[in-house]
Order: sequence, then C-alpha cells, then structure tokens
Amino acid sequence: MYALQDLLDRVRQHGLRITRQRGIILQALCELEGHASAEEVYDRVILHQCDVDLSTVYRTLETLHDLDIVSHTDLGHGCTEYEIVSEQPHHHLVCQQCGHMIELDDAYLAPVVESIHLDFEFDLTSRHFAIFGICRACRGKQHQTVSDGSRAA
Amino acid sequence: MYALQDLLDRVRQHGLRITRQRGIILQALCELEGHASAEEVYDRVILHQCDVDLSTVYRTLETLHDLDIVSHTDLGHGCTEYEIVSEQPHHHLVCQQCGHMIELDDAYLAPVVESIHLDFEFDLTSRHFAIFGICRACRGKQHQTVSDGSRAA
DNA sequence: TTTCGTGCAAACCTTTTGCAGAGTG
DNA sequence: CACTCTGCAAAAGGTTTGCACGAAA
Repeated sequence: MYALQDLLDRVRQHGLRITRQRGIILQALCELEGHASAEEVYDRVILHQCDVDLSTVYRTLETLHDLDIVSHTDLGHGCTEYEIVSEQPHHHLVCQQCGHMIELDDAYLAPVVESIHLDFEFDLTSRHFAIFGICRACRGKQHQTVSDGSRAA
Repeated sequence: MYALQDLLDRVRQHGLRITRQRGIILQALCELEGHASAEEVYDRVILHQCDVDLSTVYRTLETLHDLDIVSHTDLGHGCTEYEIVSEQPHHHLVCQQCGHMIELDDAYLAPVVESIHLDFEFDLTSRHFAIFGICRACRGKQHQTVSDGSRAA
C-alpha cells in the first residue's frame, strides 16, 4: 500500500489541483497494487462510489505519468497498463500462451541497463519491463502444435 | 536481403498456399530490411504494382508470425512493427524524445536471456526487444523541462 | 473440385479531443 | 475571479471480422 497522501502532495507540489477525481483515481491505483488498464482503474473507481468519466481516467493517468508517479507498460494485453512507480524496480515475464506473469527482480536487468548507459549514453525511461515468452508449463504443450500452421505464439 | 524463395518454401512446407499476395508481401518485407508497420508494408506493396487489401496485409503478417517468419514488435510508434526474423538477433534502443533508434547487439541481452531461461525455465519468444529511453542528445534538453508538469515522456 | 485466401465494408476497441460548464486555489 | 479540470459525445487510429467471390492445389 502506498501513501496516498504523499502522492497527493506530489501532485500539489507540481502546482496541479487536487480534485475529487484525482484523489479517487490515485486511491484506486494504490489499491490495485499492480498493473491495471485504464478500464480496470475506471471499474475500480466506479465500484467505489463516484462516477468519473473514462476520459478523465486517461487524462489523469497521463498527467500522473508526466509527474513520474505512474508508469506505462504494454504487457501485450492489447492495452496500456498503468502502475504506481515503486522505489523497488521490478519487471515481468509474461507468458504469451497462458498469460501467467512472473516477477523478475531488477538485479537481472540492472547490469545490462548499466552497460547500455555506459556504452551508448542512453538512459532508460522505463523501470518496468515486460518480457514475453513461454513459461515452463506451456512449453510442453507448445511442441505438439508447433508445425500445424495454427496459432503458435 | 533475404532469400525470398526460401521464405516461400517455408510457407509451402507448412501446407499453406502460395498466393500472389503472399509473395508480394514477403518481397516487400525483404526489401524494407527492418521494421515496418502494416501500413508501411501496404504502401510498399501498392507502390510496387498490385493492389492488395490492407486486411490481407494484416492477415498475412499474422500468418507469417505464426510460422515464425516474421516478428512483432511494439516500438512505441503507436502501431505494431513487423520484421523478417533474422538469424542474427538484434534489439533497439528507442529514444522517446526524438524517436532515434540505436541497434543493440544481442550480446548485451543474451546473458540475461540465458539466466532467465535457467532460473525460471522461461523461454523468450521475442528475439527482438525495444528498449525505451532518452538518448544522449536529448538528455541535455530534458533537464530544462523536467519539472514544469508538461509532457516529460 | 474442394478448400483456402482475398477484397470489401463494416465493426471493434482503446485512446484522444473539442467544447462548455463546474470546481479549485 | 481566473484558470484548470471534468463530463459528454464524438472522432480518431490501428486492427479485426463476416461474408461471398476468386484462386491454388
């Protein structure tokens, strides 16, 4: 659980207004504790009590992203997923067959990020990667359908 | 340049038909020698001579992806980009500010991919990553606009 | 001849936008 | 009070789909 009040303060510090909608959306993001699509955030907000327009959700999420409070990630589910930026970076292994997600510690990627920084002077904006593949459970099944011309990935 | 004939053979080997459209689309992909959106492939095909429907381009690209002849990548340009799968994997550093792309040798990522394979028994489907960040040229400019609440990426 | 692939047009789905009114500082 | 933010409704943009016709094996 993130400190909702801190997040609101950060919004305020940027000279932006604290509105009912922004509060509710931030709260929803806190509660979701992980990736959520705009639609999911919206559903959560509605479920809560109030009606906030979906376009407001998008606009707010975009604003929060600009403030570096929220991260964007495309997890291959056909829509962008949002998440509150945590101090502890982590990544995701996403199985393209069953959708299962494995959390990946930043220690795996940190060295690469560092060498990219050194060699190319390129700084990654994302602290949050989605890495697609096939999980162990699905690997077995895959072999049986690999050459039948139907959807394999 | 890829061997168009080989690619057609692979299509045939999967029991799929060789059609004029598939030939042209594969040829376009070969000529493009890099990522191309469905729209770009379409434009190239049209420019060539024949008219192929855009939906056919999408369907063909999907089919070729199933056959592992073509890879999907979201390079953050708002659409999926397709490319013929090469034996020599490579990746891209994409600057979110200026759009500049730097090719990244697979040697950078191969060790990580290997350890993910060992530790999680998770096999990456993509041999083709897009890594987003800020390039050196844009880094300087960025500092000036980082705290004004407007788009910072 | 049978089955697969294509063109056409329309639908879909997520995301964006213009505008007038409401709410914050 | 001034200016930002929101709701509404419509548009935009990429991608998918149903269907009947056309072409490959």
